[in-house]
Amino acid sequence: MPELPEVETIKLGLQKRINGLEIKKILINSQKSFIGEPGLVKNKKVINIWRRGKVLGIDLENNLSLMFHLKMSGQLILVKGQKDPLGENKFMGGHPTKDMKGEMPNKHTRIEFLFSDGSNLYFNDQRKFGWVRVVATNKIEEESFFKKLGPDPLGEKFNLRELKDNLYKHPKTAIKVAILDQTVVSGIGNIYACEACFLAGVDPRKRVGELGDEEFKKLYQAIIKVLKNGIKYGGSSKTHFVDAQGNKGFFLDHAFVYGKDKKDCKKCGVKIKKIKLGGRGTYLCPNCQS
DNA sequence: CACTTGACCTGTCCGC
DNA sequence: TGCGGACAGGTCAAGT
Repeated sequence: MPELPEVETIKLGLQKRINGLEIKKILINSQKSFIGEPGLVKNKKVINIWRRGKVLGIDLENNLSLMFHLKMSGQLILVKGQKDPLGENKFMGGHPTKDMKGEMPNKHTRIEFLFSDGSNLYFNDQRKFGWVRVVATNKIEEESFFKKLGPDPLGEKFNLRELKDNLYKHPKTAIKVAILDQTVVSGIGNIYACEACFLAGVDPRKRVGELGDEEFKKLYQAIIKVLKNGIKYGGSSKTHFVDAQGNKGFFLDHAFVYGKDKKDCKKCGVKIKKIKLGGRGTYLCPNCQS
């Protein structure tokens, strides 16, 4: 599920709500979802929450961090305790299946964190691909996982030059497959890759080596724009995604191609086509993207 | 090196 | 209604 905008949306939701709170208890319902020693983070205060690419991090006061990757179906939902200073205890329910009414925990709740104010953070993950791990805060950059990670497209250092250099390492790869590669640029997933190619007017099947300067520039701008738009609409809720308060996101209502198979292109009226590229469903407008 | 397939899991949807 | 197959926001590893 979550790509950069979804993880960012969760981050923003958690930032104001759990910063300064202490983790009082951890319940692990799925062993494989939690990597590390839970006892090490018990009774520790949250001091910072960050995101890089699709990874969310919670820093604790003792130089340890919790790192989350939500993969396809992960959710992080905070249900406030009795105290609710922000008056935002309007839990809408993060239910991935019809038979669930949004009560927490549910049968997909893999990890539960109880905080000092009575709030509960639920890590739900239907498919169990996601994980939480305990890492030393000052060693995160050395993690093999992070070393390989390309620049975050919403980071200050991200620029056209770097994107181009990284893309050029894969001259024969289809451009959409290339921007999905997290070592090229981090945070783009299938939805936003399709949308970025559309906004840039580039056929996703076109090889990196076939792109001209103007196309690289358009793509660079499209990536930033589409991700910012994703955040603006609170992310994409195709099936699972909900933010930290359990609310859905509405980016897909504003999408041009993703999931619009056989519908008319909003720009030119031609039917949107669905193809398979790099093993993933890929949507494009045959007229707008060349 | 590029591309495909399968694996990891659970669930939905569509066609017969 | 049941059953089989394809597919789903992501990443890895292995094989061609």
